[in-house]
Amino acid sequence: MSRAEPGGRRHAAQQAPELTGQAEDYLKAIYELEQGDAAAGTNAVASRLGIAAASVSGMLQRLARLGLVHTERYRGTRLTESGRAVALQLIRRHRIIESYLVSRLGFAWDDVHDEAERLEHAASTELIERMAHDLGNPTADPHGAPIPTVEGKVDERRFGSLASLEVGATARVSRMSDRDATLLRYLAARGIRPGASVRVVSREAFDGPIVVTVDRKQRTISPAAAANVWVEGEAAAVHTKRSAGASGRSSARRKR
Amino acid sequence: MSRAEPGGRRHAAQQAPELTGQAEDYLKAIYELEQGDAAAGTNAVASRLGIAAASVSGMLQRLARLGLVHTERYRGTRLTESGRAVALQLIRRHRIIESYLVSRLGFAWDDVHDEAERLEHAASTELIERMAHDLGNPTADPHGAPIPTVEGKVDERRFGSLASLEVGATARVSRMSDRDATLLRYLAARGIRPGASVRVVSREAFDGPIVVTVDRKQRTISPAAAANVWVEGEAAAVHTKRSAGASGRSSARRKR
DNA sequence: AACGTATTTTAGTACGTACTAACTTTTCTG
DNA sequence: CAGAAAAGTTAGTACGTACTAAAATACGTT
Repeated sequence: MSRAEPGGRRHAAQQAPELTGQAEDYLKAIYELEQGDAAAGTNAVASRLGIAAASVSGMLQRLARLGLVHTERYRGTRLTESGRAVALQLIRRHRIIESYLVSRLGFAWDDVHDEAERLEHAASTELIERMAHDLGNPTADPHGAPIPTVEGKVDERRFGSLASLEVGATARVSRMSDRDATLLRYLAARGIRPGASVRVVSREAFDGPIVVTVDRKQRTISPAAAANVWVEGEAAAVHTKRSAGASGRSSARRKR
Repeated sequence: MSRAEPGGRRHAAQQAPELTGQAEDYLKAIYELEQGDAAAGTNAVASRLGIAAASVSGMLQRLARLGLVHTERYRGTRLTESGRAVALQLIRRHRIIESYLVSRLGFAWDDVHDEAERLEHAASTELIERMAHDLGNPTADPHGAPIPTVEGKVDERRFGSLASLEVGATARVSRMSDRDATLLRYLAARGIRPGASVRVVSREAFDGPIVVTVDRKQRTISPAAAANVWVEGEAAAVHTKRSAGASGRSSARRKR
């Protein structure tokens, strides 16, 4: 969108920095890429947003000027408190919109991500809160992702992925990535949805298919798909395998 | 919004010109300003959009290049067939969104215009059609404005304004401008809403207040407000008074 | 027809955002 | 530790969109 919005003069009001939609997207991407102590890398941000790394460098400087991120040259970027607040509100919007579209307008759960991605920048706080209220203030979206509160609190527990469960382990599906509709349909076809109970029956060598029991039915799942499913439960073993930033190969270059 | 969207290369596909939100706004403004044979003037477009006339000149050239408008230098602008189609779809979106917000999310009718103004650019066709379906495919929005169909048909009858009714005349309120919340509250407070039945009891000289009976109760209305209320009915006399373009002094310069 | 006013366009500038190409810094690996 | 690969930055450009100031055109009036 961006109306020109003459970058310079912004009323020094505490909050309300009048961000463009793009800027918000950067903040959200950084939020999702930062983990614990690791700052978000420029390339990771670029590939998540589907734009060139050089473009990201530029925007990060702007965001730094606005006090929304801290950047250490060549070293990575992390959100400041106020950047984090913006990101969390955007995520709140996104997840409430997804929930609303599924519950009230009959959208399929694999079909709401893109819609929410656009609406989250256009919806007013009033609209979001009305939707939330109408839904009974849900705490998780249709993919199991926790919804930040108005005050910016969110459940930040990290779960292990289904791909890293040991053979024999049992767990409950907590959430899954919502960024790829094909993946969601693949998972739905196998009964994998938030709340489902899974048990790993066997795994093939060389990253072969994983055989699991899902709510008592036996199913085969590719490790790539399983890597995007997070589970919690008794025996969620860890074997992390550093796949940071690689969840969902969404480096699909923007349309152009 | 505008992602850069490198203006040049657009797949020559029949439709789907991938317009920016701003461009859509121009088309809508031109649609609303054109009447019959009169082309929309640059200044009128500028003041409706709250931007400088010079900026409009530039954009109109771009829209002309895209085949969405015809411009005759120094003479005015009108939509081409495809520009008109875009405008009508945008208006459909706007009015369905307004209807939905009022009927399903409890918004006040004077509070939906700005929200719709933003959402109309972000909502997918699928979302709009789901909303429309959920509402039972309404044909008018909460302010009485007709909703264009998916095929781009719309009731284009022009009604006389309440301000131009003769003393003694009776009419039914058909619609009113939705662009000014204060106006809408003013009208609502006087019982003026689509479908209400009005009779002009008397009018003061020098553009003084108009006394009307609204659904049997007697009320006073300022001529400026009455000019933004359109009525149909037996004795809707004409006395047109050329107020074209002046409905709602919305030249409020954009926030900056 | 001539003048003044209103309308519209051009010229020049700014900013957000993106791109490619070339360069720099960091990190990995032999 | 040296060289290569990976990651990140700068430089230069483009485009959409807006602005102000100045010039051009149209129109209404005497």
